[in-house]
Amino acid sequence: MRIGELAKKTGVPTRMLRYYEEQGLITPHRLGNGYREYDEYLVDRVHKIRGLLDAGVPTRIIGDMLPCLNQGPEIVVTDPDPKLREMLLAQRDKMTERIAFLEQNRDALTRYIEAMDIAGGSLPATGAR
DNA sequence: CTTCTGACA
DNA sequence: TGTCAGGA
Repeated sequence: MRIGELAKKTGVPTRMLRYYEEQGLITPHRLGNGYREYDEYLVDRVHKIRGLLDAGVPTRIIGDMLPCLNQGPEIVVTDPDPKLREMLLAQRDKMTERIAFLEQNRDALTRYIEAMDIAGGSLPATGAR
């Protein structure tokens, strides 16, 4: 499939798909006319990349993890790189911190919403919002 | 009409 | 990341 279809199937803008390619996260082959041609398995890969990216994992590290992400559900590592292990460990800790931070803000929103509900039910049709 | 590369109010 | 240019 070409970039447009992949973008539609993954929800990732073509702009980003080309960017991921620059970062070496995906390597589609080219058609005779120079158009990028993506294999079906890349759909899943893009989803995984987005997941890590949204989780705050830098593209650099995602690139190092790629060989692991490529496989199916079972993650098999042939050459355990100690340095990569360190990075992933640090990355996981950052993720944990991020989760705690998000929980705080979620609770803050919850309290704010409750305060709104207590103040007044449905908003009248005035210009207030 | 779709994609490509490069660039930045 | 969006978006525009200028070509194919």
